[in-house]
Amino acid sequence: MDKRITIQDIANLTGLAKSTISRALNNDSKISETTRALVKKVAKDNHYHPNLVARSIATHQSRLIGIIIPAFENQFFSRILDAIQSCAANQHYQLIIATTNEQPHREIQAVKAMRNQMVAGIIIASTGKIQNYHQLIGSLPVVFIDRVVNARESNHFNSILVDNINGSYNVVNQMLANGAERIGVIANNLFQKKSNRLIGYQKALVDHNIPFDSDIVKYASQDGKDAAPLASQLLINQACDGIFATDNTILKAILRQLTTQQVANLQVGTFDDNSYLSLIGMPIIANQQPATEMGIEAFKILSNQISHPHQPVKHIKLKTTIKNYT
Amino acid sequence: MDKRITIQDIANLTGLAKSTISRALNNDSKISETTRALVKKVAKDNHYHPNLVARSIATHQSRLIGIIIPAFENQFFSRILDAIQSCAANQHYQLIIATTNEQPHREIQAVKAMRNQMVAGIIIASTGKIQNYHQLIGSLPVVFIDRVVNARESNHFNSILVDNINGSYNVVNQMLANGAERIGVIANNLFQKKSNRLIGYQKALVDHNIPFDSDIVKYASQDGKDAAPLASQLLINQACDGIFATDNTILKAILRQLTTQQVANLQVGTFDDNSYLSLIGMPIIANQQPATEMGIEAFKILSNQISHPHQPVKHIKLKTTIKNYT
DNA sequence: TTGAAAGCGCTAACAA
DNA sequence: TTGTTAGCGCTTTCAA
Repeated sequence: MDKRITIQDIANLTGLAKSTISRALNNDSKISETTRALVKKVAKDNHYHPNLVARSIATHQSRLIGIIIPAFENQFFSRILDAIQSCAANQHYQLIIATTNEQPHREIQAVKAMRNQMVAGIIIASTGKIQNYHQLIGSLPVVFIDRVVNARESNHFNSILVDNINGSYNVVNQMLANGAERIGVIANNLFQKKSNRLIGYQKALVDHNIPFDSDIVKYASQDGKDAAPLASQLLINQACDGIFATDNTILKAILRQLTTQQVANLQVGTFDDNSYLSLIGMPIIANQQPATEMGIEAFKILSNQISHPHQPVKHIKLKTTIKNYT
Repeated sequence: MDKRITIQDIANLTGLAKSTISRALNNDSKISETTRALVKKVAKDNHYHPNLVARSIATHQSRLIGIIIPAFENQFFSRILDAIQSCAANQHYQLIIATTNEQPHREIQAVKAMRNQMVAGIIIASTGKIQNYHQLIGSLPVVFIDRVVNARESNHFNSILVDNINGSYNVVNQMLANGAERIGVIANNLFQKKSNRLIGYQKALVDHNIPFDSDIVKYASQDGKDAAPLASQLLINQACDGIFATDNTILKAILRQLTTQQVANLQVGTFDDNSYLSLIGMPIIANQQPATEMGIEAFKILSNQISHPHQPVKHIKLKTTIKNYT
């Protein structure tokens, strides 16, 4: 039960050669049906399971896919992971997953570790702060999700992004249509994609002939800790009748602030959807990100590139959908 | 940049033997400081990175740890994963993670795949429906978290569990102390641990001299889809003034029901904490599970067992803490 | 302190 | 169709 049986053991058991066993087990074409059946039976009876590490060293391939995300405790990425895992399991890929906590050095370390483990490819939600990804990746198949690599290299790598401009435009647009006239923003300025969300905000203002006022665009730190007082400022000092949060963490801070500070007729909009929003009992306009679709697409592109190395680079941009909570 | 450099290349470069390179790089004791320095410099200059797969096949060891959970989209397990990942990264372990969606056959498949990948050990939140885990695991180090293996084998494997009886007791106890007199339950009857949560409920009733009424203990399906109408029944037909949810999914369904059905002075209690509860604006008594601690402990026990194989089996039971949301 | 050689479990030419 | 042999990149005896 404990000592693993090898291909050699089966060879001894059957009197055949190692290579014959290997071929029979791998459904190689040139092998007689009888020996194939015999080998498979003996293998099964003796609980043989191939040592994937040995196979990997022999073939220079692996059924291992690396995934790098900021953190597990983030519903958006959780949903992406669930989607990828389903696809991967179907095709007998296993997943090596690492997190960065938005720290570039951990991202680099993770990529290196995965390469050393001979993964077949990597899916990365980058911190966006790596200078020379080409050098890090070499010719390893890779798909960037949600975050772009960096401005210089983004064209050279597969990517699956969300249309941030359009998404935030739609949210703000609806807030304005609902009657909001002065919409403040609390943004996270760490990532470039966040500025795209600001662009969408501005576009919506333009379409409604509302002048842009930089005084009501506030920047919160990444963990959203300081978003609450900023929300308070927007509501009291700036008399905003709407607040747009560029991500989940910020929204949560704003909502927490609003539990202590009631405001009538306030429009709340947010990028990022979250299932608990239906329980808040407050009207919120949210952007549902196609997380599952992103995961599926990422896996599809990656596995395709693994089997056919010289694919042209693919850039996919997915649309969000508006969801109204009441 | 692309062709990986091997230990043999460094041997050629320096004129030393392969084995010497290996020893120098692995800080073997019997090697002169000068050659060690030389080898390391050449290795670094040429961007040498060890092929972990080759090392693994040679040493019959690996720095890979397997983790099996029900799903990624579950805050409790997300927090456990984040904790494990931090510990693992510190000790240069990589994580292979698989999900089961509560399907036993996927759990079995995952364990087998991980064994074939020569993981050093596995951390498992089991579906709890595997008959013969001993056969599946062999002598591989393993730690079960949150869920017990099965009644028969649970003593033979390391486990880190939450004190479900005590936790639910505390919640219900507080609900009663707050004045509730008829507390209905919506439980998930799939897992044994859930029944422990019912036991805690009953213990609290006993302590308050309240007779147990099986009519107000309802069972919801695993996805919680039917919990909403059950909640409605408890409130209307059964005139409950309190509802206790045995898990997160069920709580969410109840809360959703309560948004359409206002009830004055209702006590709501739940196992499982969730950060959004502070935003609901409803008094809720929750049980905070020590997810981070569980992750840290699980990793600690596992890595200890990996380096010292013949440890006695450990069973850890962690306490939850009550959190009042308003 | 270093080198030579064997071997981990598997696959893949090349022969037979 | 099957067997023989070499080799993947590394570690690890055993010699020198």
